Order: sequence, then C-alpha cells, then structure tokens
Amino acid sequence: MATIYDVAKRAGVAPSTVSRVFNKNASISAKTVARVMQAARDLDYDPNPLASGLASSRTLMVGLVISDIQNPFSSTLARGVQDSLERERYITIIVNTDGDPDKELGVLREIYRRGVDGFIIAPPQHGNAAEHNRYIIDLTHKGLPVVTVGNWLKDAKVDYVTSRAQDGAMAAVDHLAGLGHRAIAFIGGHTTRGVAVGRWLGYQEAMLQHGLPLCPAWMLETDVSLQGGEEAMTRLLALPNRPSAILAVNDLVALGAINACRNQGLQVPADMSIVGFDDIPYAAMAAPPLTTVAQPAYELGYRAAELLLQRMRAPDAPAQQAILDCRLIVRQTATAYRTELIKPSATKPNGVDREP
Amino acid sequence: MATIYDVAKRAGVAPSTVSRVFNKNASISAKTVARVMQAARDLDYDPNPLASGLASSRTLMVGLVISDIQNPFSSTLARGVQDSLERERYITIIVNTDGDPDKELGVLREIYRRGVDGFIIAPPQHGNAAEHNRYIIDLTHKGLPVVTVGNWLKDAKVDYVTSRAQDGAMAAVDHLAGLGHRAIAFIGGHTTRGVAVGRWLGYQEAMLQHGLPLCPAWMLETDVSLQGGEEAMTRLLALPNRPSAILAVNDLVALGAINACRNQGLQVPADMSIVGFDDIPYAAMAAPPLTTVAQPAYELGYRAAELLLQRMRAPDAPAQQAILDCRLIVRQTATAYRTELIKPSATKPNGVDREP
DNA sequence: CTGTTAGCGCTTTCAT
DNA sequence: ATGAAAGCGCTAACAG
Repeated sequence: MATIYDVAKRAGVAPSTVSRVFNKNASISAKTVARVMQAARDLDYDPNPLASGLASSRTLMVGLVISDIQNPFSSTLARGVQDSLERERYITIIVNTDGDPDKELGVLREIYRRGVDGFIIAPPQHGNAAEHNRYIIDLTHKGLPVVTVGNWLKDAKVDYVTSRAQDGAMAAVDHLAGLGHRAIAFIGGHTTRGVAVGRWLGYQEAMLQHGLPLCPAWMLETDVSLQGGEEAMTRLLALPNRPSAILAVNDLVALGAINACRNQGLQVPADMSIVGFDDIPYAAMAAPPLTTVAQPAYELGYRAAELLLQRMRAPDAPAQQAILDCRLIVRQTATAYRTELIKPSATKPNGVDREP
Repeated sequence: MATIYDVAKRAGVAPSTVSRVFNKNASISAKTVARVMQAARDLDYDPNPLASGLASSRTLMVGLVISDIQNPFSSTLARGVQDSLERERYITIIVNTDGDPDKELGVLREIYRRGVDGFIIAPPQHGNAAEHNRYIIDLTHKGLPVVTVGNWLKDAKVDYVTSRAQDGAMAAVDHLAGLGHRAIAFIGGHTTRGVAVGRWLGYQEAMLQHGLPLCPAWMLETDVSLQGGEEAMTRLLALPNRPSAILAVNDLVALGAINACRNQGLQVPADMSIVGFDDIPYAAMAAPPLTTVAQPAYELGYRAAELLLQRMRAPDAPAQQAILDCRLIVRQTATAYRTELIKPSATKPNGVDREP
C-alpha cells in the first residue's frame, strides 16, 4: 500500500501537505490540492487509519453499547446508528452487555481502550449510583463524547435521546383500565434501573391515577427476553390472586408471556390481556397480534448518532436532547375485563381471587 | 495513560521486555514477568491497540459482513461470532450490505483499510463471477484470513461453514409434495447467487425428483425481507395459474407472504401452504406458527469465528469446513392440498387453474 | 533471557 | 501556503 511519503514524492510536496489536503482543514492552494489528489489517485493511496489514529487520537470509531443485538429493538436502533455514522465514515463497534452491569463495565473499558471517538450507550444497566455510571461520567470529564439513549445521566454533560416512555406506559395502563381491568401487573427488567424506569414509573403513576392497587406481587423483575417473559408469566399464573392484565416492559417479554399463557391453557386475550412495548416487526404478526406501545427504534438510533456527531464537532456546546413520541398500537391482545375471570376456574388448580 | 516506557522504567527493564511480557510469546524469566506485571498494575497500564496495530499490523479486529443486522438470523449469527471472538479479545466490526453488491464491495474495502485481522463474510451477494468475489480472493492471496458462511468460494483457500441448506430445502419440498401439493413456488432472494443458491438448488432437485413442474413464473426473486415476501406473494396471487404452496427463501419472506395472503382474504394454510427457512424465534409465534427449516444461526456464527481464529494462528493449514444440519420443523402453515383450490374462487377475481 | 535501535504511517507544531 | 522534524506508543529484528 502506498504511504503518504509516496504520494508526497510523486506530487512534489511535503508529506505534511498531503496530510493537510486529506484532512481538508488548513488552506492549501487549489493547484496543490489537485496535484496531490492526482498523485493519490495514481498510487491508489488511502490513509492508514491506525497511523492517523495514533498520531491524532481520532479513530473514526464509535462504540455502541446495547444489551443484546438479538433483540429486534436493539438491532433496529443499531441500524439507525450505523446508517447515520457511516455517512461520515465512522464505523460502529457494537458490544452487548446482556444486562449485566459487570459486563457492561468491561465492554466499556475495552472500547475506550480501543480509542473510540465517542460512545452511544443504549439500553444500559447503569442506574444512578452504580460504578458504571461513575465510569461513564469520568469519560465525559476526559472529554469523551457520550450520548445515552433512554436514560438520562444527571450531573453530566451528556446529550441524550429518549422516547416518552412514561407517557407510553401510562397510555397502556389507561387502555387496560378503560377496558375494565383493575388487576394489572407489570413485568419488568430491572425495573428500578436503566431504560425500564420510565415505563415502570408510568405504570405506577397511571395505576395511582386510576385508583388501582399497586400490588408488589404483581411487579416482577425478569430477564428481558422471550424466556424471561415466559418465566415471569408462569410465576404470575401461580399466584392465588392472579392479575387479569399485564403490561410488559417490552415485546419480547410480552410474547413470552403469551407463550406461557398458552402453555397453561389460557387464551389471550379472553383469559388474560397483555400489552407490550416497542412494537418490533413481529408484534404485528404474533398470534394474536400484540397490542403494544410503539417506540421509534431506528429514529432513536439515528438521532443519537446525530447528536454524537454534533458533539464531536463542538465539544463545548450545551448538552442537547431529542425526545421522541411513543404511540399505543391497539391490536388484539387486550380486551374487556370479564367478571367470570374472578371465579375459580374449573380447569385451573389455582383459585382466582379478585385483588384486595 | 501510562505508556510502555513508563512501565519499563518502573520495572527496571527495556520496553521491548514489557512488550514481550504482554504478548506472551518470547520466554521471559518468571521474576521479570512478575516485576513487569506489578509495574503495569501500579501504573494501570494498558497497551495502546492503535500503536501496537501500527507496529505489528495486528489489530485484534475482525470484520463481519452480513446483509442486514435487523434480520434475526443475522443478529443471532453475529452474536455467535462475537461470543466466540471476544474470548480472545477480538472485537467484531459488523457491516451491512443490504444485499447490494456495490455496497458490499464498499464495506469490504472500508474494513480492509481499517486493518482487520480477518473477515467473516456471511450471507453475501458474491456469486461466482462477480467483482467482489475477485476482491475477496485477492484478500486471501494477500494472506488475509477469510471465512465465508453459507457460500463456498471455489479456487480460493478459504475456510467456510455452512448448513445443509440444500437438503433442508429438499425436505421442505418433500413435505409439501407428501401433502399432495404439485404447484409449489419458490420465493427467493437473488436466487442464482449468494447464500440462497443451496435452497434454490434443493428446491429444483426435489421438484424434479417428485416429477413436479418447474414453472418459471413460480420462481420469484425479491428482497429478502417482510416487504419483499409480501410483494412477491402478491405477484404470485395475481397469476392465472396460482401455486398452492410456497417455499420461501427465509422466514422473513415467508412471514411477509402470510401477510399478503391475509390481505387478500386467503387463509394460511387452508388456501395456501407456506414453508419458511431459518426458524427465527418469531416463526414459532407467528399466526399460524410457521412451518420452516431450522438453521443453527448461532452455531454457524460461532463456528465461523472458531475457524477464523484457527486460520489466524495457522495461516498455512489446509482449508477447513464445518457443515451443520438443517431440520424441518413442522408447524401449522402447511397442510394437505385440497382439490377445491383448483376451482375458481367466488371471492377472488383471479381464476385459479391447475398448473400445466 | 534481555537491551538497543529502528521504524510502522501519519499529524502537528514551528518555521519560513 | 508549505516544509522540516519530532513524535504518537508499540514491535521486531539484531545483538549480546
């Protein structure tokens, strides 16, 4: 591969001039630019990113921290990030945390080490007091651009993008309550932290507004996955005072919950109403089609990347945020509450009581 | 950040010694190792990957080329790759081609430029004569480790991993034929190229074996996506001699096809049998649950990464391959052929003929 | 087993 | 507007 020296020699200029031409910052005479570009073309020259990274500590790499690329929400968000970033020739390094705080810290360190120019931290586990949180804030103090999605790091100058998830969750509860449900459970991830908190808060607030009971047994933490949803629903179904409706922290969990119901011989929505969150493409195709709160995953990613790009250009600009709307999509997994549900079912071993 | 010189000084050794310790290749006395490690710990030293990459041209980065991270098959495969690679401290750079050969060539160039230590090229578009193919082979000639998944590059020493997709496709056709279908269509991607060829060949071979007609109008190329499947199915339904069953190149396409049927007022499987490919997690949850050929996506990715790791260690070892099994999963989208289907339906404007 | 010495290819003052 | 020269932090012969 040709180096900058080769190009310089062929163009009859100094290497530094070639560098300037390629980095379009300093002012160079038009004819020099032309000569350099021609020489570069002749030699098929392409700057070596490692060398320029070493010299300038700019690598054109950004780290994207997500919980799991297999979640369609995350992969869509990732695509938004990549599509935006690649227009500026950045590459995106995607790392998964699996919702594990230790792992998150590890991958964060790893990509920092690698010299990324910035981070986008999406569905993370960092709460408000954890070590990672500290770590992330330290990064920003070192001047590293960070944008978070779905989670605001207070006390740090980080840009963030989020959706009105709290409103979305409230709309879901409103919908369920309007259908006559009183016993509404929430199946969450680590509900007190991370990206789930908005939904969690919205759930509680709406329940209170409707004068509905917040029963601790109805607020479950689980893995944010199909399996997690299945398992949580199974636990819920084993309860003496089983709820009649569920708000799930995301569609994966909701889908898993539907599975669990089916396995126990329950019909959704006849015997159990379920509302998801995200509106992944498969929500509409599920059996039955999932009622859910849509989040603009792609947009979220795209906007996050835009904010990051802006911050990298203007490190001292005031922090910005982009807040996008959620929208309740009514499909077929939530239906009117039937009073029969409160009677013990002949086919079920567990008595079904009305909640206190 | 501490540099290798700082550590060397503190440990009272030469920088090269520190380098050797960290790269565990040369033999170093135990006590020197201990001293160096201690110094490194004291200074919180971490080697700079850019510097070492520049000096050694090993970057601990590998490029993963897929068509679209949003396809659950791809994201699962990607996860397999990442999980394997991260154990050896490699990071994975995921790039999407969207099935566009030009874009593929572009991203390939880009990550090559970045100095990746190897490539994994999964569902690509490279056929057997295209420019990219040439490009990839050139890379291997330059000594760059490449493993392809699902597609064998002949004339090149590349390792590859694949599934017995051809057998899988044949099993699907066998199933459909056994159900009495004769008019079986194939909705493919770019069927003559890339990862789809195995399925395409399997389809044809099985059709021939069963003495079934290979009608050109029944072999469609389309985008490998929900929309693509929907669109292709719509085209198929507009045909005068509509097929009674479909083999789709993957689950996304199959799911899209189901949508199209529903939109046209057709029941699946009563009016149209459909079989997918991949068995993405959502296939089982679809309405109705999708009959499909399962591919071990995660395994495929994991194994690809393992082969790559091996080749990077032993550049001159003979090419290896890993070939995994596919498995037909019979669910509910394919059912016995009903002779009524050949009569023009009262509800449909298009006459339905038996195929020639 | 360990030290010395050149680079790897680019950027960046500092001059001019 | 352009050139000269000193690194960025590490590795890899080559000695010894």
